[in-house]
Amino acid sequence: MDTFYITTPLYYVNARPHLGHTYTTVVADCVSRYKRMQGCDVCFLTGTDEHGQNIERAAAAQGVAPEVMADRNAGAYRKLWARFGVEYDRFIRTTSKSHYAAAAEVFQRAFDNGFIYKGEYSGWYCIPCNLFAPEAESAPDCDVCQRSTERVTEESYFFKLSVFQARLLELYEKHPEFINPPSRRNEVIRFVSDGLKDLSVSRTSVKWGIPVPVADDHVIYVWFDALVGYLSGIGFGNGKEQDQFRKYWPAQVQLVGKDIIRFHTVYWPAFLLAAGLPLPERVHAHGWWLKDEAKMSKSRGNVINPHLLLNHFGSDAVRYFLLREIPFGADGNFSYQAMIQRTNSDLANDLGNLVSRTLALISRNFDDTVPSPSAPLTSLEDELKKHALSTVEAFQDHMDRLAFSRALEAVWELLSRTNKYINVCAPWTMAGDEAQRPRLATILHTCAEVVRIVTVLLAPVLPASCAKVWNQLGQQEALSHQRLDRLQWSRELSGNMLGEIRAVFPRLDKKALLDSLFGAGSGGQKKSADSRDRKKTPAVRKEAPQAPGSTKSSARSSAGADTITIEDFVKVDLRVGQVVEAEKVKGADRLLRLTVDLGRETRQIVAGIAQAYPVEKLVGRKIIVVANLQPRKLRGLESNGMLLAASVGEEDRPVLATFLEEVPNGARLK
RNA sequence: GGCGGGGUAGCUCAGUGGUUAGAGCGAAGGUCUCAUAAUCCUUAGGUCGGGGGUUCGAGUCCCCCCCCCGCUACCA
Repeated sequence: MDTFYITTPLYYVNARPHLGHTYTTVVADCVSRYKRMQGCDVCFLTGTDEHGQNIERAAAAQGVAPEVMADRNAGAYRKLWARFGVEYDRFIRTTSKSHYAAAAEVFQRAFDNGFIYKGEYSGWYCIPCNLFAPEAESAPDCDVCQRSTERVTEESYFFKLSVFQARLLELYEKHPEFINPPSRRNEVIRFVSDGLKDLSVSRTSVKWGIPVPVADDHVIYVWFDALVGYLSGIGFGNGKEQDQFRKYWPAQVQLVGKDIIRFHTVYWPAFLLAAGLPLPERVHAHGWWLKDEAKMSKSRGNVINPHLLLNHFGSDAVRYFLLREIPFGADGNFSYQAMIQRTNSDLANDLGNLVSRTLALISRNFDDTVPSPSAPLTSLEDELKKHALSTVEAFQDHMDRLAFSRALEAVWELLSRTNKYINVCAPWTMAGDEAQRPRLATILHTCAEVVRIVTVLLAPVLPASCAKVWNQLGQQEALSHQRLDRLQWSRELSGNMLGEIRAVFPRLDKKALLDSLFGAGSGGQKKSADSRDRKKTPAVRKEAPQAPGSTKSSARSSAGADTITIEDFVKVDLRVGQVVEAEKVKGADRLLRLTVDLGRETRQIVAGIAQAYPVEKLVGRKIIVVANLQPRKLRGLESNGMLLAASVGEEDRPVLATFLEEVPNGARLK
């Protein structure tokens, strides 16, 4: 029997689960149910990543031990997965004893193989991301999250990532399927091609972690620790379960969000190679769910609470929406409107209603017993049957490629044809006519058979609802034991006594639901409706720090003309500054590091004007500075603002803006 | 700035150079009445981002430009 090992990331327990976690986990659950129904021996692992300075600090801030916080949030994940009907086989916590042993062993193996050495590290470290930033003279912002970094100096063990460049590139080349979707693959290839630096894989400044086996005053780098969870979760490093590990590793699919693709396609395979372990077959990065076209975040206040969704829609409708709404891999926009729309039109109207009308007709005409097809099949039945079988094929083709939305589209095409079939045949006109009874039996059996096939296909996506339909069809054997890969047109329903018929996919009252979600009379749905203007309005830039909704009005006000309002303009804080110091930035042709006196404060600004202005011509000079620009680092140096210059000629030579009269430093321009 | 991916009906998207550019959803009208005010049928007048070019013929190939997204960078 084929084995199939699929993983979600181990979620970091510094926060409660959100829609993004839910998405990955639901996808993994759907795939594992699907593979089980193909007869595979499936292992589905999820879990929590519980170490690191970030947890240490968050726990301290709440006045609790890290263990307490980890327990609390790990519990929150498990509860949510239970509510979503997620059936994982393993839930690994990186604080578990067996994981400690595994992490230490992988580290030891890499060490023994000469891929880990002792050195000293001094650098700028982003605690939330657990990442070092490139070297710089003053604290740069984190590449990943833009938050500020802190100086950390410590003895450290380094992983020789640099020696894996060629092997990784060869891996991507020989196994194009290793990184999905292909656009991510290209990004990773470029990143690796640009060269890899050795990676610090231990910390002495952190206590909350797994001791390094060769030096117990060090703790293993939290990403190294967490990634090993994919191995420890199935028994690696645990004598009793070695056979489980050998059975399931390497994984067939590792699902990740696009933000952690690098850890999983660069560091992770390198760690495995260093430890002499096989590599996973496929890492698949998916996109983010956006709300109102913006990334969900607490600060924006546009986070979707999965529990709220469950309360209003139920687990299957949410599962369906997540899998159907967007192609797997792309970002998607979440809106309650779309959620309601999908639920009503797809689940209630197309699927639920087909089930209802089929069962009701059988119940009424054949006394709750599924009839046998007693009249010869016509071309109508032949076509429908043929289409049903090709749908079974198409569904699996798409599912195997993780193209969930396509797989579901194929099923809905079949549902649509079946609804047409009933209308054309109009079985209700035959009721009570003995002569037409065999024909009626055939029609209703055909409909029921399509319902049976569809129910089996959709079981991985809509497990709870399909189980209900299955019972209503009078089926005895468990739905989850059905084999998708052996799904045939059959007569197995004939003679079945129907179960109690109840609507499985109820229609939602859109207005009432939106009112209860947003409060009566609110414009809750207006927000989601602005996706309509997506192409016409300037997109919300991620650095635009406005609340959702306000972007709309400002965008509108400028629509139709290349003008901005005075309100837009006053957002820009222009100040008179005076250059106090200027020096060339090492290793950069065009950059100068300037110290600028802005009256109340002195700032460091990095500007690309070295080729136009020698240092000595700048000191003492008055310039105009954009004072409230987001800080950013250039060549490792933080630049706090931007100076204004005209861009002249083909080569865009900068010419500084200045004043002809005396102006005090710090004066505002308006 | 570099590299990559995109810009097609109100929305989400399909569209191997070739007849009047398609689907689903939404909207409008109609039909049926078995069914969850569901089904089914009809209706979309879209400069296929803009401009050149190749071709008998281009959404589909080439060039230029604009805009969006991602990665990346020595960004006025």
